Amino acid sequence: MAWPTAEVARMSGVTARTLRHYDEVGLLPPAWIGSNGYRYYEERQLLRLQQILVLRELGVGLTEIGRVLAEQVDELDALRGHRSRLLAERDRLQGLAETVSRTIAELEQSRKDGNPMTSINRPENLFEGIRPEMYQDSLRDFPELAEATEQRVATMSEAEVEAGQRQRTAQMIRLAELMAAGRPVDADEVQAEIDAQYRALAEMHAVSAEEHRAIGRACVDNEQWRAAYEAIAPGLATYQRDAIEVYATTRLS
Amino acid sequence: MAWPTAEVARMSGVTARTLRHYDEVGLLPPAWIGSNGYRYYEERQLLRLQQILVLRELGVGLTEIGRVLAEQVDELDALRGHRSRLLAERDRLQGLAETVSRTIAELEQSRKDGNPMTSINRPENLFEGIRPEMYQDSLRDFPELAEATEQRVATMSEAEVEAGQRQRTAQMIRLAELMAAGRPVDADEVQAEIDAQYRALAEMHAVSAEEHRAIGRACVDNEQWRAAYEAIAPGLATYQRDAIEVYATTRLS
DNA sequence: GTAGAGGCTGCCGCAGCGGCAGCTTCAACC
DNA sequence: GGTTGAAGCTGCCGCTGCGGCAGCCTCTAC
Repeated sequence: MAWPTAEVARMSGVTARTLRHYDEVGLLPPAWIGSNGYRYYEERQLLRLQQILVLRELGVGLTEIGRVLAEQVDELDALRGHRSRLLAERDRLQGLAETVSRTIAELEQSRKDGNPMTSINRPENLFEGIRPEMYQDSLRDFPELAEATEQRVATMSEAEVEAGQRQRTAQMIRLAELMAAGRPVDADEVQAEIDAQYRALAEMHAVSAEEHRAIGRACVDNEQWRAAYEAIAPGLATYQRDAIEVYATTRLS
Repeated sequence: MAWPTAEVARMSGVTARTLRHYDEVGLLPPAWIGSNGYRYYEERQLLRLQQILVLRELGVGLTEIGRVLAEQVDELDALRGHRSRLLAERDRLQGLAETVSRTIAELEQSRKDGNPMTSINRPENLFEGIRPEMYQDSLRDFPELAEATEQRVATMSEAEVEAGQRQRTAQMIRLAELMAAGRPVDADEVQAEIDAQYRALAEMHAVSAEEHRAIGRACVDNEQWRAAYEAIAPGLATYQRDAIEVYATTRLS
């Protein structure tokens, strides 16, 4: 069974032009070409096209798609991978929708209050779910910890990774609220937050008191981390460092 | 509170270059520009940026985004709209993932059987969830019905529309299976399928026996419809038409 | 005062097609 | 066997949405 270009176009929803393009760049050569130059596709090509379109949905570039499909030995494995990435993307959109929901709630609140913007300075969370990386990058300052988290991340689905990032951001915001409320770094609530952070860390890799202090200092010294903290609230980076200092001294000695 | 470019870039995850670009094209002018030419953004701009990014996620072009944001009077309404579109997109991805799941299942089946492709010739459903329109377009041959469905569609969420399309495709496939199994068009199972189709139609707009026959003939005569049926299985278009003929004669007279 | 981060304005380039033009080919009907 | 309409083909040009320079300015901060 073989189909000409227009037929494939109708079945798949792409244009004939696109199919020609995919042939041009070598991404999807037809099964065979007639003596008249016509392109004919068979089932294998349709399957490949489906995979291409799925990857394209995910924003993968055509050349990248080519490499992925070339490397992949087992079609079933590849499809399973695509499916899980689709679901992860779905979850990401879900998270985005939640962020928008929060913005809506805030806007409704401030409309009721009458004052234009009630939020303590946290524009950062307007964008939750849009930024990725950030953490992995900066973690290089702590090699063993970086390795441990990397291994951990490898076992998690993308959705779980995203969820973890949201949790960390939420923690930072709670800390910012405590700081804004004027709580000293040795206040119980603050130390409880730090404790939660520490437990999350220790779960992946043992962390000594001294290491924990080093991480605290990195909140201020590391470019990216400090920037992330300061963007949420000015002074948050040092606040976090000092809170960790107290925690390490009083509870990890 | 005002932020310079880099700060906004870090908060939102876009690059400074992008922000400059959005200014250039008039999509997101900064709140004000310093005497030194520096761009400064305030909360309103951040909110707008969030909306821009959400729409961009949905594949809307920048100029289109500009128009949408310009027309929108109430920010809250707009945000609610974005959220629902995000959720619809999420559902679409879900549907896509399901399509991939089906392909996986089929492939696993054929791998067990040992024969390379066991599916009755139905490449069409490889792409479910990727194609839109098709039906609306061809329905123009039946003006009142077209209008009725149009009104109906307007009251449904995008997810519901998608679901409807999937259902119709599923119906077509069931019919193809009955045909492949050699059932005559007046067999009970076949007539039951047609009955389900008829009820779905009649729910939107009264359909007389003669009109129903006309729709049946359109399955063969209308370019797009016939193509859609034939792509699933050769002969399906006439099979459907004949089944409708029988149905109209025996049950609608 | 000088170092380093961050700004700015051009300008070039690239991916992923859309949309032609100009010509051939196919299938079907008369 | 001639015509007609849909579908093919091969260029080639253009657009969008930035990335990535270069070249130069400016703002803290020590």
